[in-house]
Amino acid sequence: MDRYDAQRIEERWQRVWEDAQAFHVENPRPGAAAEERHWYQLEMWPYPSGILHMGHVLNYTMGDVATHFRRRQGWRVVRPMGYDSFGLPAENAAINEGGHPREIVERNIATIRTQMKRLGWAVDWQREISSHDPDYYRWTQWLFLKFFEAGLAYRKEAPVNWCPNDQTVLANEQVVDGRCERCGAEVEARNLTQWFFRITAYADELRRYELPPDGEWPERTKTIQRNWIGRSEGAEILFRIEELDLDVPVFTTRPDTLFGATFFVLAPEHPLVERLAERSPNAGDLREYARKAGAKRGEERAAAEEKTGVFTGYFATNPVNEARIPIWVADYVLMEYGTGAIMAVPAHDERDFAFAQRFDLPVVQVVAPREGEVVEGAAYVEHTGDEVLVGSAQFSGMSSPEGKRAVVDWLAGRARGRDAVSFRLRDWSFSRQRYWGAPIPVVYCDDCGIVPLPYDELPLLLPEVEDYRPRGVAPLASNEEWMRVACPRCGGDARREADTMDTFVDSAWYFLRYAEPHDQEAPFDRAAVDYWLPVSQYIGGIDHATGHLMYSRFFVKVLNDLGLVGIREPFARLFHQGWVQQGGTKMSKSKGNVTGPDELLERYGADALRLYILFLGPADQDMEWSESGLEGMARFVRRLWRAVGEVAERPATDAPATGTLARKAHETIVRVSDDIGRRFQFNTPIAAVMELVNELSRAGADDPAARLAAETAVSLIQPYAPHVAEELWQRLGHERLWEQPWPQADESQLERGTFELVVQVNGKVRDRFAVDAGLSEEEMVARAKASARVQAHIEGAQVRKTIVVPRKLVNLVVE
RNA sequence: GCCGAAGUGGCGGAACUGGCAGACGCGCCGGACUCAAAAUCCGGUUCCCCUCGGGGAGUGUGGGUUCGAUUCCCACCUUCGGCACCA
Repeated sequence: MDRYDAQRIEERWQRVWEDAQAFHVENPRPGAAAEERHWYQLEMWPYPSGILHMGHVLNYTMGDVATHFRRRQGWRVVRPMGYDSFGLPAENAAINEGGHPREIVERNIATIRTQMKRLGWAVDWQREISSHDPDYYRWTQWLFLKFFEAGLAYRKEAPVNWCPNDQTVLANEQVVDGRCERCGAEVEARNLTQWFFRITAYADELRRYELPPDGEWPERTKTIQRNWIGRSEGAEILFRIEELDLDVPVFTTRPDTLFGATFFVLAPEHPLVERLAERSPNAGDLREYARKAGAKRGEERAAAEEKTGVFTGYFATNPVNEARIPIWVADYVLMEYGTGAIMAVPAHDERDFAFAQRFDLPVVQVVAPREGEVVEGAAYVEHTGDEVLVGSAQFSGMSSPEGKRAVVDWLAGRARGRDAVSFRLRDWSFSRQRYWGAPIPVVYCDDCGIVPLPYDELPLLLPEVEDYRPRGVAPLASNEEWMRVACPRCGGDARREADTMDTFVDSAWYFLRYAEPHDQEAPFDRAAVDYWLPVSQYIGGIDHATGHLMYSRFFVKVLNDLGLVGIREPFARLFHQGWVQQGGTKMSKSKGNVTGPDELLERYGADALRLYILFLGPADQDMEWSESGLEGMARFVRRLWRAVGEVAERPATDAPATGTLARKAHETIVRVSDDIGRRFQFNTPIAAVMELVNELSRAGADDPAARLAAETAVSLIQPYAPHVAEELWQRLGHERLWEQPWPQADESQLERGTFELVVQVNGKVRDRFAVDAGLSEEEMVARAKASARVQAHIEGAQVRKTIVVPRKLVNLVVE
């Protein structure tokens, strides 16, 4: 038997698959009956800001196992691949390396493609796409225009997150602990005019999951998304400012405490503040306070030790009791949430209470515990839910929930209030003052305002610029020739939008493009999308829970409402792989702690590496990368090679494959199929096949079931180690294992003639021995009591109770 | 503070529905082969006690349910993740 040579074998089969286009799958022809079961396997596409590391190896190998497994179970499986090549990650990499982003990403893509092929991943290479390709971003722009027409993309001035290092605006989702997700710089607040997607219009829907019947999302991901969206039910109530003849709405979740409102607070950014300042004796202080507060980010404000604020000199009238309460401006009220104005009820809100204490404002309790009484003096009363209203005129005596309802109804009858829901989610800011992204296809015309480009002018190509590095203004603005344009509507002078789109716009729809990736007529082919989507199994990091995964869901819901797709959710089943860590932190290029696969591929081969990364632990848990076990996995591959090779060198016989080795083979089929298929567990199947190979080695190649065991082991390990499996399969006299049906266990072979009877005394195992499988419960007890070891523990005692688990154990309970 | 996940040998982990804790692998120890080494193969490897038959303890801690708990319930500790001046 020749020596196992991973390099030679892997190179050979990769060429075979390439020549056969083994993993290419055609879309069904229009009108063809779609009887076949089909499956869309997808892992999140990589950023080509660098090349592959062990985290990628884990992710895509997992997808690969799932792909082979489904394919061989008779499913029509599409498994595409592409590159998230536009945007900040790629551009920053280019800046670091000092080249043009296009050159850098295209070089990285070429390397990644080579690495992916070297790892033997079963990808349909005819569906390869890149988001920086005009063939792709043309359609990103097309989708923007659709959103714009629908009023779902708009421009507004708003306080936004500014990264001083990357010199660009960031979405809320890209700010982590007050820092830029990409570079770690502390984010500042700036008031800028930016483009937004109206994702808040879908806030309620995004909290619901309209998954297909076989769909399944991890609960923790849904929880993260629901937390991010946030949702509070309450009421909007109008307070009147007589002096200005103006009604100001507030949002509250506690309309039952309306009688306890003792003051009123506006956020510093509230438009009304300037109007009040105009006629206020306190104008100087007011403007100064509002200006300072507006420059602080929410977190800075929250970190403040003591509440701050300024009295405006005005009063608002409480609609329920005509009380006139002072209007303050304070930065603990946020403009972005609710209406940017609140009624302050210090007795029943901790923050209002702290403010009232600080500025010596009255505290009036209007809700009391059912059994308790009204607390005398100024105090904050914790909300328990089981309370009654007090001092609230006709509402007194009602329970808290009844009070809420009754107060809102009363206000609604006088057009002073209504039910309202508030979300934490903000609209998605997606314009970036950066070069490397899809240009936003609009122009600004003095006469016509914002004018979208006509569809037939797409793609609006990203122009070349002298210097693409970020400097606070969009680099595209420096290309004057490109910026100057005739208005598509009136033909007059106009200027282009110089900002580009965020990377996450590109990735919010790429899974649709894969269905018909080279369509020149449309972003995606409706029939192909209807066939393949939603993605059957999506695999990627949980770090995208509030970003990419939410944006993609939003896009699909909008496209559905526009009649462009039939689905309401993009991803039916979602799985998060754990992080491959090095030195205790997630392996990533930006952290500089990466180990790449190239050297390991050379030393151990793709099969050993693929097996090892999945054997390291449960795929959904974080794992510390360590090379120490890889040699052991290479050992296993050689053991497989030898054990199966010895069988292959013998002529096949007609002798029936029976006995313990045959049963082990069938048991292994059951275990592996169940682990991958039902449990989506990838480490234990490897252990199961190891056991089978160990048993085959022990039994020897002349065991009557040796050939069955060898073929089964090779067939079951194929999704993990496709090259060596294919080679051995051929040596066993067969062909094209990648197309062979997944093995089926023979039920009759699983039957055991005996089983191991476990005997416990008082729940402790005292003996175990093989007995006939057909034993009745009485016989099992008799055999148990007959055991000398058991006797030693029940002698002289009385058996008070006997528990029998058929075909498993007997437990004797004694005094 | 609120919400969620996880704690098992020296290490990664297994034990799916309450029924043999530690599968499989790494590492380590011993042996075979060898002039020697590598490779390979065989045996051992949770801890403590032991007269070598075996006995006791043991899945973060403390309780509970049960004939029986890594698994279910309660409280707590630790670690990680999400949210947090969101009215």
